[in-house]
Amino acid sequence: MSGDGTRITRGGRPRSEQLHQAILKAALDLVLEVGFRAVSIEGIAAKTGVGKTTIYRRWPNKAAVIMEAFIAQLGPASRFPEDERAVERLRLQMQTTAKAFRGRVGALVKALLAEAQFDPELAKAFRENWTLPRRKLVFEVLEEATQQGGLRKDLDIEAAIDAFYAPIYYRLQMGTGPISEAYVDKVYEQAMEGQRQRVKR
Amino acid sequence: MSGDGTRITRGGRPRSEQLHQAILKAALDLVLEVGFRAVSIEGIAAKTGVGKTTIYRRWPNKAAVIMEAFIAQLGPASRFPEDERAVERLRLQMQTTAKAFRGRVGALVKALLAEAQFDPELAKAFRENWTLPRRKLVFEVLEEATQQGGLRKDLDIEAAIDAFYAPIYYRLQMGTGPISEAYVDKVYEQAMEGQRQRVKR
DNA sequence: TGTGAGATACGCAACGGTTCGTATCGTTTT
DNA sequence: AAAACGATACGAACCGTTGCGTATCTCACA
Repeated sequence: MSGDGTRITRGGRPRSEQLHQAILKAALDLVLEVGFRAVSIEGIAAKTGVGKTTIYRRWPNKAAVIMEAFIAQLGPASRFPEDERAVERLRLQMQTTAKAFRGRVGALVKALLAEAQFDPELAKAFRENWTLPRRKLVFEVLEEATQQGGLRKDLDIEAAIDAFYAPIYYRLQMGTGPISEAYVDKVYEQAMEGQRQRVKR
Repeated sequence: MSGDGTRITRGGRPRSEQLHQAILKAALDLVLEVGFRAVSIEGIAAKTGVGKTTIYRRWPNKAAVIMEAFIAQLGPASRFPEDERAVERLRLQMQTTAKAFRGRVGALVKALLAEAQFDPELAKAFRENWTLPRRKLVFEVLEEATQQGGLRKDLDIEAAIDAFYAPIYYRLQMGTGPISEAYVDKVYEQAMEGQRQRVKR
């Protein structure tokens, strides 16, 4: 998504890493100030105090700038909290995500995910840098939970991941209710019922 | 959302209802042809063969036009299929929604829901005309299912609705997998487990 | 170990193009 | 008489690009 972070320098003045960071920070601040839509390359340039040429040299459009800023802010996908029970780690991670969604990250995910519906490049970047890494972690924790027992043998992990996380994204976008701790626990609980080994019926 | 469908005519030439419909049709066709983003008021005007003033006189922006066109096309929220078992009606309705999501309606919902993230007016219109009416129907069917027995006594209906439908919306937007019949049945099944009366544990 | 040439980034300004939403015509319909 | 209609012009905003002169760095070569 970045313009060309790995480009080869064959002499000449190198691009300023400091500027790079300053642009990303300004972009992110702007989004949170005025909303994604109202942000323009010109605005980012003005806020950073650079010429917009400098920005266009590195990114193709504003979505790319903001996407990179978003990812850079995240750092590596946050590790799951410690707990020897895999399912409890999952629950805690759901709460962590929910808490993030109540703040800045929520606003950013909301905007980027929406924008991604209109921009295949952005959608790809979002999926690869946000969605898939996080799904992978959940996948692993669910695999471990399976080994620890209690979950059904024929577990459909992909569908299970959706059951745990889709409601959180749903509320983020629909605004049908708050993403409260109580709600997340409720989601966890009912999704977990769907994955348990059946006693009998 | 409409410009002023209920405005009072105090003499003068009345607005043409025929034009109104023609504009809505052209708007919807355009969205499906070129995508929401690429649609402009000018484009709708050109396709309809009217001046764009005529459109601006009735709607504030393109999102409003398309939203009204979308709603008009839907007609009243489709009734649930017949079946004496409430939970089976729910499952069938989920499949109906999924089928719609695989086609034109899916493309429209996806675009409108995304656009709504940037436009509070549009979000309100979407919630009131799409989301809430449909949630209400699910609410009622779940209430009936509760009376028919088998579901837990302390059922959280709002959370339950999310469990059944959020994964479908999730896949619509994330593209992590198809909204196939098998998937929907899987979602139904695991969500239903979360709502069942517990036998014991 | 210098040093100078070449390459590239930088800020700035200006450009043509597009789209938006508004305003202003004269005309048509009720 | 009043309001809708089509047509057209308009200013504003933003886009993405270009040209300019300057700044900064690398590399080749002495």
